[in-house]
Amino acid sequence: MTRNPLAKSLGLLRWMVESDLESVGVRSAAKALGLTPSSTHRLISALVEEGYLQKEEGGTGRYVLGIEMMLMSQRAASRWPLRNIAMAPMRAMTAECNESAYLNLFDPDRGENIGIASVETKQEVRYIVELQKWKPIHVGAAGHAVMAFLPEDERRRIIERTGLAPATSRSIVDPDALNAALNHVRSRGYAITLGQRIPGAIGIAAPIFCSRGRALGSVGISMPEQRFKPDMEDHLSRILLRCADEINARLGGRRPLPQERLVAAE
Amino acid sequence: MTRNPLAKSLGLLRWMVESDLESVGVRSAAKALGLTPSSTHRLISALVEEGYLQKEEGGTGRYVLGIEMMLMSQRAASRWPLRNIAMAPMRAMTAECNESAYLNLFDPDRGENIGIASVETKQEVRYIVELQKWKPIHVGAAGHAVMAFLPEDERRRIIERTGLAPATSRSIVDPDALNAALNHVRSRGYAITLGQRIPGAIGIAAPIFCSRGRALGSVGISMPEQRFKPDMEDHLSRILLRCADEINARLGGRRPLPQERLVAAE
DNA sequence: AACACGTGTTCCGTAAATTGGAACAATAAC
DNA sequence: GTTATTGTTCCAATTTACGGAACACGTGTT
Repeated sequence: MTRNPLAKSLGLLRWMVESDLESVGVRSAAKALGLTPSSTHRLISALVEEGYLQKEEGGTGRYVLGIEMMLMSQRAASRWPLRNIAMAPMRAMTAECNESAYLNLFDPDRGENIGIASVETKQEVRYIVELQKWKPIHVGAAGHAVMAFLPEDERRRIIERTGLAPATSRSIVDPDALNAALNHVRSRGYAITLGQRIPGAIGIAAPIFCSRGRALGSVGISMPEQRFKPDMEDHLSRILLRCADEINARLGGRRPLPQERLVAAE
Repeated sequence: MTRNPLAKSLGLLRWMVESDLESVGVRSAAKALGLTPSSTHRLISALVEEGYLQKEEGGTGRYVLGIEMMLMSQRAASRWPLRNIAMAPMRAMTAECNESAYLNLFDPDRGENIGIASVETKQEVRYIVELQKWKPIHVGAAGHAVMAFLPEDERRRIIERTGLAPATSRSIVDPDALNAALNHVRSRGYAITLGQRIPGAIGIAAPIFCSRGRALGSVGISMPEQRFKPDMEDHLSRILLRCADEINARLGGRRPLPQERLVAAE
């Protein structure tokens, strides 16, 4: 195994953060990361030395996240502009339509979306947004809203990579049909899908852009199918686009012009 | 220069998080961290490869925090037990006495406190708590509350290391006087100081403990000297100790018995 | 236009840290 | 008592990072 120690140590930190364990042992961490116990022990010791990990209280040999990790994380999380900016408009949107709102971020390298924030409605039957989980963008409104504004080659690459594997019986599996749907999304400014990714769930989503007009992610509304009536689309899309516009304005983002050539990631 | 890529990369990340710069350049980061541009460039490239940094949008060669860093930070910050537990009792305390509350954490290695949370009163004249900044513990209530419950040798080491350098004219500079004051704090369960660290500020603080009875930090109240009357101490200390007790109870912490031998860090 | 300056980036021989297998000590399980 | 399993240490072979110098590119100045 010839990976650089940097990737290993950051992988270790990330694994400790993401696993739901209160504390971790050297050998279990080694097994989870595919490392040898001796290497893992040295990595952990180095991280303890820096204060990012510390020995668990009580004389067990196990380790927990340290004070430096907590301080850095708190600061980094609070300085995340997108999330801070998006929360207020999302709360306003949920207050207005009484349905759950969510914010997804697109990672060009993975070609996938990840949920980073949500505001849930208080209705008893509601769509629960799964955060911190990577999701394909070729199915569902949150993905289509982003995919419709990607350059041609990126769109094609995602179609090839996923093979348009369906998530439900309603997922679009034909490339031409998907491209037609995406072009419609692009001209309209938002995507709406019915049970394409999760059976029984309606999704409406609009993209968030950076200053160069690239889609960074999307905000959306999701609700159970029973509560949705076709004549609601007009109202929902209006408040959704207002929410997206506000986020874009405060983020310095810009919706690309219809004929504008879409720009690649970087 | 000791060769330690792990420390360097984490130092780079921390520096990027803590500096208030939107984006950083290779050479400026190198200068700030005392590294050569080539090393810094290699470090940054490796972090970009892992997704913890990314190139800034717009073709400038500069770098910003990446999506992996944001996701990990958000998750790590949200599962910090102490901060989450402490916020509610602190808000209740501020609501009751109408003065600012703060939470400090003690780092045994540094021998210093750092503010990690605060609830500010809405009064026009108020004590503003400086967060994310290391502060000595030999002056001020927040420090005394912790120092009073440290083992004898740790207490002595801090006295030696700081030399009891005064922060104001009211700081205690005599070791015997400090030890007497700390023993009083320990028997009473809370510390109260008048302008020892910041002129014109009154501080009252009580320690937070881990399950082994070690002081992890302290909660406190701070207010301008003009507003404080000696007969308020009784009321303030009661609500402060109730707040600390609640945090300790929910954290699983335990106040050591008076004759109990205090336990070392780690 | 020509120049000087700063930037990010690449190259490469040298020097030093990482690696992983094995063995050790201490604890927990049976 | 015995058996796993844990954290930890050791060491030579390997792999990596190091940093000075040079490159390519853009910007502002002369």
